[in-house]
Amino acid sequence: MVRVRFAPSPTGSLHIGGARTCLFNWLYARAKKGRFVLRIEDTDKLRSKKEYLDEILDSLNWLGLKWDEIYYQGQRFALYREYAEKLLKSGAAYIERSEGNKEAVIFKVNPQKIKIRDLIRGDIEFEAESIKDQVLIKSDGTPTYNFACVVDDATTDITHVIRGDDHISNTPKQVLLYNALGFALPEFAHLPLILGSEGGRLSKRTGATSIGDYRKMGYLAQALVNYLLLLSWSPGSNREIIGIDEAMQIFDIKDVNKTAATFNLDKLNWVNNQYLKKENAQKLADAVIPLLIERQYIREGDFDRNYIVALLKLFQARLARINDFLDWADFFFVEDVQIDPQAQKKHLGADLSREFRMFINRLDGLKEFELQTIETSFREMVKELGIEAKALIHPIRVALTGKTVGPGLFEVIYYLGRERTKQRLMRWVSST
RNA sequence: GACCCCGUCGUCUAGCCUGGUCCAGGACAAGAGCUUUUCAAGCUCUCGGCACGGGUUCAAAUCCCGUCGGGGUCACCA
Repeated sequence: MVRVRFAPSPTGSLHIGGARTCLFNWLYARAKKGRFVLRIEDTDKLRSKKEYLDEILDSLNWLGLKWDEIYYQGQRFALYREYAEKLLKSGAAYIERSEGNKEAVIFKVNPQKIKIRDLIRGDIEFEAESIKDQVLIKSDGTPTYNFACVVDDATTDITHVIRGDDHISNTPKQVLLYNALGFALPEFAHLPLILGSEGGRLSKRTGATSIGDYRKMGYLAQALVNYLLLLSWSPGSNREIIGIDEAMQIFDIKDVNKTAATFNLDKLNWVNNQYLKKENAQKLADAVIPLLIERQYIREGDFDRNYIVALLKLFQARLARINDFLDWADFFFVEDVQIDPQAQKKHLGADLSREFRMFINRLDGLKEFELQTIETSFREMVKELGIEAKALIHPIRVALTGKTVGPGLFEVIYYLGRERTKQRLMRWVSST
């Protein structure tokens, strides 16, 4: 049975690169009907933090990457000790004393050729001469990464080690340990790295944001997963939008490419929009309501949920992120609407008092304040005035929303309501 | 620097293994247009690439070699 693992260290939050590595492991386990193991590499007691652990677990759950088993290296020190003793006994390792009478266990590296087989890259050869003797157990008693990694992978029966490219040079060191310990080698697969916008590792500057931050910015988990799927893997047949359930059916580690991919926010935004427009507005409301409260656009326990759902439907198709709704739909929640100066100059420069007043009168005269009656009334009016509809539509939109972009004008008027529409138009009507 | 990996439009990719169907297909971005109402949605179109040089071959994005370019690793961090 296939057994794979993802091994984050709780010294920071989960980032794009880690999430992708985890996703591919998870996918491979599901595709092969195997098991997905999570291993927490918390041997560095100083840098490991409970908050990070919680955040990583939380992000993984949010992405839908559930693990079948979980191990903590911090609880397995006795095991590493045991295997270190074994190597000491067989003469493969030796003890080095440092000042303070502290002891470290060091693995002797003998010159030889080390060939590793990689499922993605084929065979890679290394010369052991370029590898120094390896510390197994540090003088503080904790195991080193490479040693703990090998002991854990072997003793938890990991069949496929799928990890980032940056571990390629660790692999020969680990192979040496597998051999010395008498463990069978797993299959290796090294995923290409995800690069930042300016080349090189993803960093804060170049777009490395934690998964939790993407969540806060209003990205959907399925969209983020879908985007990650598109980096270094492709479902084929020119498809861009694919869900994790479907990917699970056709994913194979052999199909992953070798080339590093650059993270591109524009495309993530596009993918997110694809999901957003199909998402149930009720669910979007669940996400957006707390944000509206936080921004004091609505008060907790005192708002009309159906109204918010209706507004969401108006904007849904245009949103790149859920949070864009807050800025784009602000005029529905705020009375003192900020008018974009450019928009004002362009559409409200001329005096439209007469037209606005006429429209206000017409709105007052409507027995039924409905989408259809509003539009009909407006169209009749411009016809009577002998002007183009857009000559008035744009100024009215700016007066009502402060923006030149937004949903259709009649929807805006309908959901703003008769009174608020009149008030906002009145501001542009001169008293003389 | 040493060792290792990689190199198809600006970006993500299909094609490469099993050479001809590829004067290289799709997506994002950009530009243009359409949408009796905007665009940040939708539709249509345009721009743009096999890193370079040598082979092998009737034929190369696909195979081989070299160059150049990018990235990774060289810790008692993981």
